[in-house]
Amino acid sequence: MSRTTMRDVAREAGVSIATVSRVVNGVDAVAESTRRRVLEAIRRLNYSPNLVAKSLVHRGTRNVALFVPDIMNPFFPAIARGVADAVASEGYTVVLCNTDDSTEPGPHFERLLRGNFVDGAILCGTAWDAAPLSELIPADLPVVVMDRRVPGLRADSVEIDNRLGGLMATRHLLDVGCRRILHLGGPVGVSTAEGRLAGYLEALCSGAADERDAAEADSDLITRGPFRAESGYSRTRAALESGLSFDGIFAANDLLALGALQALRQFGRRVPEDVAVIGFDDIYMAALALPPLSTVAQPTYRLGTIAGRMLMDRLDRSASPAQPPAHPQPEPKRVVLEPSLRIRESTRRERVQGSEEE
Amino acid sequence: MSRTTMRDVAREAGVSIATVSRVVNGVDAVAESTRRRVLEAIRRLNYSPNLVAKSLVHRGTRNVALFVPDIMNPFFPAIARGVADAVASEGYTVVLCNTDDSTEPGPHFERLLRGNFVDGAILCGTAWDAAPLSELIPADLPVVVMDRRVPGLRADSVEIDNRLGGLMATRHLLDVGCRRILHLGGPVGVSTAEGRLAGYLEALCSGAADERDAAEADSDLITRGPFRAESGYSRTRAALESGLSFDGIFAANDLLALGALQALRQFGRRVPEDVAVIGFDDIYMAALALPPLSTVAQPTYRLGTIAGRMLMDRLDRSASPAQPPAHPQPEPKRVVLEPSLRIRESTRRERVQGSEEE
DNA sequence: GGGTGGGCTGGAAACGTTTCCACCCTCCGG
DNA sequence: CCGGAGGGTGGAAACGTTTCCAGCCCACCC
Repeated sequence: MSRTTMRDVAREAGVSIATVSRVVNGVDAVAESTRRRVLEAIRRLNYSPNLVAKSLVHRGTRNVALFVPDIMNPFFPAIARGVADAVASEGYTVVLCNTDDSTEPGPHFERLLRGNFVDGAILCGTAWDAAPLSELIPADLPVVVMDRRVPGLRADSVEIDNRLGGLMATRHLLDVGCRRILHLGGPVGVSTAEGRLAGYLEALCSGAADERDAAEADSDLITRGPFRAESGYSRTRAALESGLSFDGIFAANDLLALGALQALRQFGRRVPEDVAVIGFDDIYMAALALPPLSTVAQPTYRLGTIAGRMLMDRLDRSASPAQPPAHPQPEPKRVVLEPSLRIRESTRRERVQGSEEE
Repeated sequence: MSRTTMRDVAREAGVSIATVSRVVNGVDAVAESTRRRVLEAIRRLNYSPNLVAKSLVHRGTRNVALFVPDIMNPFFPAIARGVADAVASEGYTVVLCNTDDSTEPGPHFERLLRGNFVDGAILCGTAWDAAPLSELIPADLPVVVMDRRVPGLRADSVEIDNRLGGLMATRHLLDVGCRRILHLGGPVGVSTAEGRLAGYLEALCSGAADERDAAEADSDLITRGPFRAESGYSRTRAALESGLSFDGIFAANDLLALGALQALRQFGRRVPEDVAVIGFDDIYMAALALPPLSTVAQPTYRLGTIAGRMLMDRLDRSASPAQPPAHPQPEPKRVVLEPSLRIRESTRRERVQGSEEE
């Protein structure tokens, strides 16, 4: 029933447990003849070491936790993969947890982080407050926050410049001649959504100042809601039904944009001729949509690998014997990546200046 | 540095370690006054139990491993989520591993399964042989195989009836009037791909027997390759360039079908008028494609929950004290789900002939 | 008033490793 | 011939829990 243990191997090979351990880990010197004997016994008994026991001694499982709102959301798999690849190179594996946009860290969180089951954690897109979080996270447990920010939490972070992304997207729409741009925004209070909206507003204001015909910043043109396709669909539909006029859509993520495309199609609006549409994220299916969706690309996979690497760095450091003089924990690092414009058919128009509209 | 342990709590509360353990786990009787004292000490010291140590004693971490080829492939996130939800209800968490279609279980596999780091495992879409697998998997470690089959491996399995799915898809194309159906098949030797092809062939043969004009089963119409969008694109393109004539495409998965749509569009073939297209899996973006893609739906999330539940059942059983008389391990279970047709625009045509059926 | 039994509690042995320490050789230099 | 160095090895104490077992105390019953 019980699996074979070091003690069994030791007995079989006629040596002590300590020696078996030395052979298995390749540390210290052990005579070649004994080594062979032990190896042979291991093979015969089909032994492999118990990592749980090992972890207990070493005070470190080689696991890291990754929290995402929902792995089914197409934005996260690439991140998960990036994290997994980055940490795998150091022998770590990923424990995945879906948080479902819960407002508080659940029992899973507590179990994993406080129970010493993981050596570190990556929080991606979680909507938790800094206060309960810093109380819950053990002091010696490195954490990396990505995507959304958690203001006040002392932890490394990786994100993209959402404001810049929003600016780029909106400028692009202005460049292709849009004058009334509907913004399908994300949830209120979420840092990514706020940043993108800020960029949108900034583009409109600075646009008004320069030589082109003033684009309108109309509060009717701004909607907020969850980052989901259905929400994009229903909000666009509502806009169309209400007779609101617009010739461009900047959606705060691709799912919203895809929903918008569906609504526009249903109402017979041509994209990009009648309405140009741009999304955010560059999820896989953006390129496959019809028309292929222009979008602000986030290097999701790379975001994941960077977060993974940051975590590995912390872990290396905390494992190292000599501590740097004063600060046991160096300052939190913050990495901000630049998004990039990926222009596809959904905004590909003749540059028309002051031509027919709607 | 070191986190607070039971010993600390015991000292603080002036009781023995054993008593603290009893309070924490709520077993045995402990006097209300001591209980309160211990609880108070726990709160003061901000203690939480070390799960690694607990696991060592109990011989069970509450973790299960999930192996998928690539979480970035849109087919798998829903499965992962299903598994996670199913096992979460029993307090288990999921350790995720990407196998990248490797031909052999890698070091991760060995580390996790043999190192007692997980109590069970789910193998999804892995292309490993039964022989090395059964050698590697500890006898007391329950495993569930899903999606692809691993012939010869003694383990529970969940899958859908791929042959039936292929049959349904092909029959549907025949029903809407297709006579020369291109099959974009999956890799040779993979059970899912083989099943779908078998269904395709079966539909064509039985179709030839009945009253409608004979549909042609032409070996030129059958291609095989990886389950990827690019492959669907290039194979369809090649078919179009070679002048092969066809009026329908049955793709062995949705990614292939999406690639095919792209190629058809590029060559100016209208879908569904010139070529009707049907895929397999019903991934999220199938509905968002243009035209929305008809497909054979697999209940992926449900597949995941079922696999998770099967694993939980095995774990409950192996944890239960009394063993049923003879067989310590009951026979492997096999669940086969039926796929269902999801008809969208990509095959919506006038019924050319007079056939009127469901 | 001496069992008897039950509620509470503590000691200590597990669980399967790693690693410190001590020991025994053998071999070498003086 | 002796001292010491150092390679090879084993014993045993950790790591932080659970749980068995034994013991204490007190109330209760004959």
